[in-house]
Amino acid sequence: MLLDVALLEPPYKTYTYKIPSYLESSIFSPGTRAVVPVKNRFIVGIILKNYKGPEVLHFEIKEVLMPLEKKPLYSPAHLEVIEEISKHLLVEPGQIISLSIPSAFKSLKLYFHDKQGKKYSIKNVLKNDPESLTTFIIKWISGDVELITSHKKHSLLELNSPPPWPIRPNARVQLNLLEYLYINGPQPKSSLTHHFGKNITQTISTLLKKGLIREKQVDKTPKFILSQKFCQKLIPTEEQKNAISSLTQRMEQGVFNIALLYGVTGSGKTLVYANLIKKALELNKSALLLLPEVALAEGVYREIKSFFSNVPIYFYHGYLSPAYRYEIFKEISRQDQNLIVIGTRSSIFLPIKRPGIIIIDEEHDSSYKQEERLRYHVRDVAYLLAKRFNSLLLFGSATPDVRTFYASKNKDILLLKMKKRVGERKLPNIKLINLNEQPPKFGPFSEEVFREIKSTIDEGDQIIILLNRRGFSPLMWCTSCKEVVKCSNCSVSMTYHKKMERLICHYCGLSIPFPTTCPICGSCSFIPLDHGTEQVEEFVNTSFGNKCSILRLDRDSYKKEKNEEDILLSFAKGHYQILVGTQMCSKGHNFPKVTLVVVVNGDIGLNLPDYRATERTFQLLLQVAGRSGRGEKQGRVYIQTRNPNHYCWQYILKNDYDGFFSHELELRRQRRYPPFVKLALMRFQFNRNWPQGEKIISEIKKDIRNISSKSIRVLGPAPAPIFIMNNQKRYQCLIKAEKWSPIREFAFKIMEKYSNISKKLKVILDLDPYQML
DNA sequence: GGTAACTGCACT
DNA sequence: GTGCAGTTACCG
Repeated sequence: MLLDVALLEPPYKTYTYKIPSYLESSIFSPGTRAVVPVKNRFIVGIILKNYKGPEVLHFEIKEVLMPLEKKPLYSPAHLEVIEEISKHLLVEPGQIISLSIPSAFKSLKLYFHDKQGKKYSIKNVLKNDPESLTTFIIKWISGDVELITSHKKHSLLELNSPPPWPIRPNARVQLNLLEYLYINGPQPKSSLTHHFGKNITQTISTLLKKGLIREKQVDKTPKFILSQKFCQKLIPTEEQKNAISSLTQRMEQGVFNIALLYGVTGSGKTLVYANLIKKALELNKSALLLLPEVALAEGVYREIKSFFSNVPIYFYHGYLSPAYRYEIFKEISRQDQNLIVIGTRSSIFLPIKRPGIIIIDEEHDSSYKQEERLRYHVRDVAYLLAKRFNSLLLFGSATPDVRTFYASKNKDILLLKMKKRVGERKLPNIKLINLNEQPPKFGPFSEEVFREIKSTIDEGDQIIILLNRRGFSPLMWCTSCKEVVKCSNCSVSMTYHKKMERLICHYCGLSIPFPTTCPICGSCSFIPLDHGTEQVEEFVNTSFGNKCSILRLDRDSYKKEKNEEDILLSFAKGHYQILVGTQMCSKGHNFPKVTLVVVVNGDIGLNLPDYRATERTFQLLLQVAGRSGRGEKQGRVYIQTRNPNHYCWQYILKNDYDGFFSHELELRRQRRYPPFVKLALMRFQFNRNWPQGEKIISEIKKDIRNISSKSIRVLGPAPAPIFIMNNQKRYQCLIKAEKWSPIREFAFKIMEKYSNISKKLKVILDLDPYQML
C-alpha cells in the first residue's frame, strides 16, 4: 500500500511512501500528519491520498516513519479544496498547507511521554534507536504513551526604559540591540537572532542582567468562551428582517449560494449576521465570520458572543501566540460539535467540519488579499470552500468591490440592500476643500478646516483627522544638493520619524539616526517636505493641546504603548477629543461623539499606478466619512484636495456608490481592466549585485514573445515602480486575458523554465494583484 | 531549504 | 594535484 504525502518543508513536493508492514494501514488515513524520510533527514508531511499512479516506479520507495495523529487534521473535503487552491495558484499543496497551518504542526520537537513521566524525544528515537520506534507507536496507539508537542517559549524581549541608556558608548552591539527594540517594539528572541546573528544571545543575557531589557510573556487569551447571556434581544428593522428571511431561505435549501449584503454604514449588518449564524446552528452547521482586522474582529467577537449560549465560539487571527494558534487549530479539527469562528484572513484555513455559512464582512477590504508568501484572496478560498460544502457565502459591505457588485448585477450573486441607518440617523455632510484656492495656512489645514476644528473642540465633540502616511515627514530634502534622502537598500525616499530621531525606510525597515549628514553632499541642513501623521499630531497639539487631549493611531503608535483595540476603546470612551491616524481609524468602529472628520490629503491614493486606485480612495473616504455623525448630531466631513476635478469627488460628496460604480465600470470597460479581463502580475527579482540578472531578464523577454499565445496580452517585463527593494532588483510583467486558464498556462511555462534556473532568480506569480509597486 | 556533487580557477 | 568558492541537481 502506497501513500502520497505532501511535505510541509522544502522541497514541498508530494512524494510517495510505503506503509511499513508492521503497522496498520488504517492509522495512515488521508488528512493526518506523518513523519517521512527525505534525503538524510526527517520531515513532517500531510497524507493526501493513497497512491494511484503507475505500478512501475523508477525510484526506490522509502517507508513512512509514523503518523502524528490518531484522527485526521483535515477532512477529505478540505484536502480537495487545498488541491484546488494548489491548481489555481500554481503552488504545491504541501506549500499551501505549510503556509496556512500553525507552525507547531510542522515541528519535530515531539516527545513520547510515558506513564512514569519519562520523556523521549522523537528525533533521538529516530536517530539512535529506530528499532524501538514501533514499540513506541504501538504504545501510543493503545494509549500507554502520549505524544506531546513542545512549544518554544513564546516570550518577547522588551525595553525596560526609553533612551538614554546607561551604557558605554563604544558598546556598539548592545546599543544597536536597544535601538532596534526601541524602533521595532518588543521582539521575540528568534527575530533578534535572525537580524543580528547568533552571537546576539550573549548580548541579550548581559542586557537582561543589567536590567535594561526584560522578558514579557505573551497573551493568555482563552481559546473559547461559552457565552452566558442567551440571545440578546434586539428587534430587527424591516430591512434587516427582509435580508434575514431571504438569506435563511437560501440556507435551508442546503445548496451553494453567494450573496452580497450591500448596506450603508450603520445599517446594522452585525445583527443580520448573528441571525444567520443562529440559523446555521439550527441546521446543524457551523459558521465562520471574517473581518479585515484583529481589532474589528475582537469587537464583533464580543458582540456575537452575547447572542449565543452553549456554543463554542473561537476567536482566531495571525497575531495569537504560536501555542494558541496550535491549540485552536487542533481543537477545531477534532471538534464534532457545531461551532462559531470569528477571525481575520488566516481563519479561512481552519478545518471547520460543516461550515454552513461563511461571512466576509467589509468584503472590499484589501487586507483580505495576502501579498506575501502565499498570494491568495480570502474571497477565492471561501468560494471553493462554500462550493464544496454547499454553504452560503455572504459578502457584506457599504462600498462593495466593483467586481463583486458587477457580479451581483449579472445575477451570479444575490443582492440584498439595506439603505437606512438604524435609528434613522442621517449620513454626514461632506465638503470638498480645494487646496489650490484655499492653501494650507495652518499647518496642513486650510483656514476653513482649521476654524471648523476649533469650533468642534469648543462644542466638546470629537474629531477624527485622517492622513494616510506614517511618520513626521515622508521626504527629507537636502538644501544644498536639492535631493531627498533615499534608502540605501531600496529605490524609495526615507521617512523622518521625529520622536525616534530617525529616518526609516517603510519598505525594508532600514533606519538611521537623524540628524545626519546628506549621503550625497555631506551637508546637514534638511527641510521636511509634506506631512505625516506625527507632524499633524504635533501641529494639532501645539494649536489645541491646551484645550483638549490628542491621540495618534498608526502602526508606530500602537506597537509601543498599547494595542490598537485599547487605543480605539479609550477614544470611544471619550478620554481623548481628537484622533489623528492612518486608515486604521477609518474601519468599522462606532464613535458616537465624533461629529467632524477631516481628511488632510484626499489625493494620496489617487496617483498610485493601480487600476483600482480610485476605487480604493472612494472606499476609504466613504468609510471614514461614515465615522462621523453616529450619535445625535449631524456629522460633517471635510476633504482637502489639490485635484478637485477628479471624477470621484462628485460621488463621494453625494455618498453615491451606485453612481460611482457605473462611472468606474465604464472606464474599466474602455481600458480593459477587471471585471472585463483577468489580470495577473509576474515578478522576477534578484540581488542588485548579481551580474547575470539583466541578461536573464532580456532572455525572458524574448522567450515571452515566443511562448505567449493569442488569448493573452503580456506587458513587459519592465522595471517595477519600486525598482529596488531590499537590495533586490525587480522586473515585472502584467498579463491580461479573458479567462484565467491561458494566464495559468503561460505562467506555468515561464515558471517551469525560469524558477529553477538559479536560486538567485525569484519568480513570483500574483493572480489578481492588489499591490503593483 | 539543505546538501552532496560538480564545476572552474588560482596556486603550490 | 588541491583547496576553495560558486553553481547545479535533486530529494520518493
